[in-house]
Amino acid sequence: MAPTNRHIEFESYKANRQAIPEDLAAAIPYVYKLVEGFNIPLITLDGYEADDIIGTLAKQAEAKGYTVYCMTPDKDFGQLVTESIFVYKPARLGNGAETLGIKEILEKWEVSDVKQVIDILGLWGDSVDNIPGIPGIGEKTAKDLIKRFGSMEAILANTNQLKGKQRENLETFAEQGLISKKLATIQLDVPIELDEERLILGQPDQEALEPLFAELEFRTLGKRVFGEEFNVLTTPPTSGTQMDLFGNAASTEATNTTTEYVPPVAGKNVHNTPHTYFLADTPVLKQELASLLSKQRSFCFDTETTGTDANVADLVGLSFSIEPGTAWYVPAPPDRAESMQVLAYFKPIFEDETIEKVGQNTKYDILLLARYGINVKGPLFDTMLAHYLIDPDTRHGMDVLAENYLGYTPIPITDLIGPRGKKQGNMQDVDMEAIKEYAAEDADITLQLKATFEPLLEKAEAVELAQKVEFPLVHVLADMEQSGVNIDVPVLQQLSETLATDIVELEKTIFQKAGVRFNIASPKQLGEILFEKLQLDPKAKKTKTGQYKTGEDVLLTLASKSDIVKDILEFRQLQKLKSTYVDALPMMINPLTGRVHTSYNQAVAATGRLSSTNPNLQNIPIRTARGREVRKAFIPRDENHVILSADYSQIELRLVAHMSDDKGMLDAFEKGLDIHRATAAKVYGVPLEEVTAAQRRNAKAVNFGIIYGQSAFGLSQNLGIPRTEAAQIIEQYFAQYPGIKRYMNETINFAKEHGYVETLLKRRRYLRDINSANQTVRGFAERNAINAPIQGSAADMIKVAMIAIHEAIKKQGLNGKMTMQVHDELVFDVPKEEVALFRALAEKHMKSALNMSVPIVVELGEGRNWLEAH
DNA sequence: TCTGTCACG
DNA sequence: ACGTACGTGACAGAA
Repeated sequence: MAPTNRHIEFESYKANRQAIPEDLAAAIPYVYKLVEGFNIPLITLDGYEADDIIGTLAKQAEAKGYTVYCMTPDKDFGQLVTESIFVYKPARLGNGAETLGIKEILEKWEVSDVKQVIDILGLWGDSVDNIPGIPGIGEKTAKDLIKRFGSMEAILANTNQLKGKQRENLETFAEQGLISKKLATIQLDVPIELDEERLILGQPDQEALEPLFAELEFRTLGKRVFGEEFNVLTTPPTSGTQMDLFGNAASTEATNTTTEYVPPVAGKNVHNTPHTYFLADTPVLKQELASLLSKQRSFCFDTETTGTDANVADLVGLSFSIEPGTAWYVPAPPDRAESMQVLAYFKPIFEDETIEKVGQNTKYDILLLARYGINVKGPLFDTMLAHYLIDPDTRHGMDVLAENYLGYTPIPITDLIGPRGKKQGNMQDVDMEAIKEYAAEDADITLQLKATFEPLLEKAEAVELAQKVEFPLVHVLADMEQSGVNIDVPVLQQLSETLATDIVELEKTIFQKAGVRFNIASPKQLGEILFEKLQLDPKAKKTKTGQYKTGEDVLLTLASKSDIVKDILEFRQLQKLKSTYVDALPMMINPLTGRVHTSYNQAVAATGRLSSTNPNLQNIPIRTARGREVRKAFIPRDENHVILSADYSQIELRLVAHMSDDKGMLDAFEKGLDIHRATAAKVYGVPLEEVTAAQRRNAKAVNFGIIYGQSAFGLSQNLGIPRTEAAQIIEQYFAQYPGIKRYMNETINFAKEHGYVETLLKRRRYLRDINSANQTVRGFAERNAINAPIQGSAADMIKVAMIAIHEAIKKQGLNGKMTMQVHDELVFDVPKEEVALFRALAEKHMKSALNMSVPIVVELGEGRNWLEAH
């Protein structure tokens, strides 16, 4: 690009200009392509900036009698406004769009002539446009000075009328002020001719835009521009006849389809792999298929069902594949008993321990089949989990995997049951031919994904992690979900009533103190009450959408100003408890089992942790007295059972000690010391027994901070201490634990060199931003580099333990169940006579899951509910 | 559908 | 002047 006039006039303009952020730089070519694709006129001229081109064209258009709107958020465009030229400022965040004419500009800038906008900007500067302005002069001073003197030049000629630092600055930086004014001036003499014909908006060019949209994953925009059919597969032509398993014999029915190969076209939704899908809907065919499958060492399967909740959905059909491009679909009748008859053909192969089962999100299929009396056994290969290990930060849905790795766009489910929302169709009612294509394709693609992922898993050194941990864990989680947990509904109902009364009470008090009734749960309304009506903080911070910040940390700093604050915090707490737990949990009880069955997601947390949904059982309250009450509702199966909880003690810090090999920390754990107290003793240089409560609290915060890669700022915020003090504590910490400092440096260097970090079991997390030039972005990646191996190794450890415990329970034929996992805790529902066994079993397998150079401590507890078990 | 808030480890 | 400790999921309100 040629240097612009402005660059020539003010060379430091370019020198001072910060490098364009890399993510923005990467986006610009796409912006050009999109603008072109939409047939939006694009005018560029080497050596001139967009502002100047727009200004020049605006003036020419005005001369021709047009009314002109410059659509821009830039404030410097105010200088262009005339009777017929307006600035149209687009809506942004909380603010609506504005049309600015002469009147508005004069008001906004407090000037008598729009041209004075330039003078103000010259004084004030504009960091967005890299206009330096005059140091020490902000918006207010600039406006005052212009009101008094009228122009930059007049001010500079009369600095004798000013005094102090202001005069000094104006005199010293007079040159810079004049240059700034020049930079702020929009040039109106660009050598360009207005040609109205060239400015007419064209129609979007579908051929140009579709591949772009596909690449950028602009699904919603695609639908808006091209209609709902965008990204939706057109039905392929059908042909072919058959009768046996491979369609060899003749038949009058055209039920099997073979399509010709069509090269993949991203976003075009072309069915693009040669394939033959068969329908196995007669006893003979089903028998033959089952027999064929029974001879395989591995087969791929998928279930079609009426819903996404495996504890509720009904089976609609099954699909199988054993080689790419070939698959069978077996329909299952709506009637459950009849479905079981169909499944009877396949039960032996599913329960054959020697045959590997391949699938996408196999836990779903396993849970579903379990409800039909099939106990899926044997090794698994789950493509979703395989990809989770290959690249945990990305998405693992079958559709995206097929598109990214096979260049193939599968039939979207919406083709069969319509778009999501109110009147979604039922899988049960879909045309057999369509469902066969869809279902068989799923099994076919999944098998192909397996073939693709196997070498990738090897390359990522994750084969063992997959085969020994993630795949076997599927069976464990399926069993846990199926077991579910028992909920004491009356306890929650009682709790709900108490909460309701207290909430009403608090509400009354708050309205009284505020002097108005309002919705306390609305951050918008609450912010207005606190900061406008009550004026609790003149410097209140706002969120990016323009609302006042009302988070807990903000409110706590206001507690001394008005006691309404603590009422609000309490109101929030109770409201949260009531809506998220107390009232929600009973509604999650499965009517068939009378228990709550969470769903563990094995492929969402980038570090390797599990997550829990519907309901989330990993965030049941414990930190506050009222919240803890909820745990009393988590009760054993019956009076003959108890809840047993097994908790890793300080697992992440122990892992830090192990991985860093820091002698001091290893020693503290070796001696069985309270690690936070030991850390405080070291950091403050006092004997263990003289550590104060405050010192221990600070040390504990640092210990946690280390795990997250925090800064002095973060620590000072967290502890409410000055930054310098926080910095000192951290410095002392690293002086006392030099191994940890070294480990952290090594980890970040490893990440910078390899682009990923890994856990003890070689679970990788790629950190694409680790070498970013952007400090904020890189800082984020660096903290991830520190945290991911720690959090992830803890996840590795408990997963290994879970598999071992599950195996032992099965082997010993015990009746107790493992029911919940909360990151460092396992919860069991155990018959009283098995408690001793389970205690020993859990402790043993949790301690020995991984080979560690530091003692691992497991805390066990039992009780009539989850709270008591702690 | 997004945002703010808050529950957990 | 900014941003600032990791990983999650659910709910209410706003858009």
